[in-house]
Amino acid sequence: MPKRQPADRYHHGDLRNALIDAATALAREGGPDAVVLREAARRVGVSATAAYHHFARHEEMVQAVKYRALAILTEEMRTALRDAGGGDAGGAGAALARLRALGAAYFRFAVSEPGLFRLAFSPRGEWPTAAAAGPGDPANDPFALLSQVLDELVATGAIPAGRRPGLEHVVWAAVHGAAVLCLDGPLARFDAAQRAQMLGRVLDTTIRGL
Amino acid sequence: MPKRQPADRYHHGDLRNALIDAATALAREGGPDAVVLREAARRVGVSATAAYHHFARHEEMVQAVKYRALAILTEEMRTALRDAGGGDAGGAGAALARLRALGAAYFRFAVSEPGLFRLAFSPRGEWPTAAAAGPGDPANDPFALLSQVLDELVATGAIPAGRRPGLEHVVWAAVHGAAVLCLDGPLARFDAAQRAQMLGRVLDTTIRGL
DNA sequence: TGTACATCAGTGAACGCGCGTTCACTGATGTAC
DNA sequence: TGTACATCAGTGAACGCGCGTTCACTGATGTAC
Repeated sequence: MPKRQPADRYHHGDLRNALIDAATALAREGGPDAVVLREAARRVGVSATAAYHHFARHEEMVQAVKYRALAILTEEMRTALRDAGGGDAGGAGAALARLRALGAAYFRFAVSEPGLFRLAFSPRGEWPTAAAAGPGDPANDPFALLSQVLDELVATGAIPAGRRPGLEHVVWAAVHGAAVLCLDGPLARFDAAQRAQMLGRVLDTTIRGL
Repeated sequence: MPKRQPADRYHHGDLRNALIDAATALAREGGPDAVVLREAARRVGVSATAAYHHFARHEEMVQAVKYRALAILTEEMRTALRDAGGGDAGGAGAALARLRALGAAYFRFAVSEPGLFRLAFSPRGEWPTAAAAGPGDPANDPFALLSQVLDELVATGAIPAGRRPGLEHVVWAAVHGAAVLCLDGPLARFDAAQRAQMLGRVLDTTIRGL
């Protein structure tokens, strides 16, 4: 792994990552449209041209930031899952608690990092490998974690096995919709308490429906 | 209501609406970022400057298109509701059918008009009057229709009255999330059949959870 | 261990583009008398 | 019914901006002999 070099060197040493860092900060501050190649280069202290040694086109940089946003989201979900009670311990109750923790972490990310969240779900760029067909790369695919917890719920008998297929889409849709409505939709003026209440109701109803 | 005039007149006659029409077409084709004032003027056959007699700023035009998108969505939902069995006739079963029809119409709009749908739920512009506080203007607030059908479900006893509060947010979130995931998320590669199946599961689970 | 040289990773200047917006202006409309 | 005039709704030219991208170039690096 290349070391980060002092900024006054002619050769940066890790420019690609530095640019993605800066571009991620831009997305954080202003969402997808704020990921501007020239500004990212400016922030790193490098000419815009230099970026073209690391990205063939602007969109490649956007794509890289999208992946990074998904990786951050996934990491936060993974942490929440760990905090919510380790591995396979506990019965249906513990598994349900893990599911709630997962949903809460997802929602929290959306609300606290709206810029990154919007980019992750903007039409710009592609999603990592065929998540639609099943779990993808676990490093940046929040999907895989959800599948895993739902499998636990089936194993503990909390969910009839016949109802399992496609369930990650159902749960994901509910939580994702809640997040989007609170971010850019009609519920954008909700305060933290109202948001928490709404997420609670969404999770209650969805879990009851499983 | 001012009549649309022949295009070769010096005074257009209904330029504001013509510009919104053109801008709506742009949003339809390319989403929020495609709503470009100069291009809308060009399409109407008028100088860009002329638009400034009808919109103080570009964002006002975007806002107008956003409202129009919501109005179209609402109208399609209203139609679906009407087709699904008129007014208050029927018991809980009929009311449930209406709820499903509403969700399906919403989903169909998202998939068939992704550009307008994205604009309606983009961070640009504001939503019509305080929808968060309850039903807003019924003309462009899909929310009001949903509330109405849920009230029916409570009236027919299909939903315990104690569970009614906040329920429109829950249902809306589920359907909205399903739409967004299929549009810009990991499920963007779903074909029509897969999308329909997913929406079905989302509605099944949500209704079971009510 | 030195040295020639290919390659890699930067530079500054410039291009073309399309945008939102402003300016000074003019043609058309409608109203008061 | 005419006419003067204020107001409304257009016009074309231009500005400044920031963007993505390309060009010809140079400094630094590393490898073959």
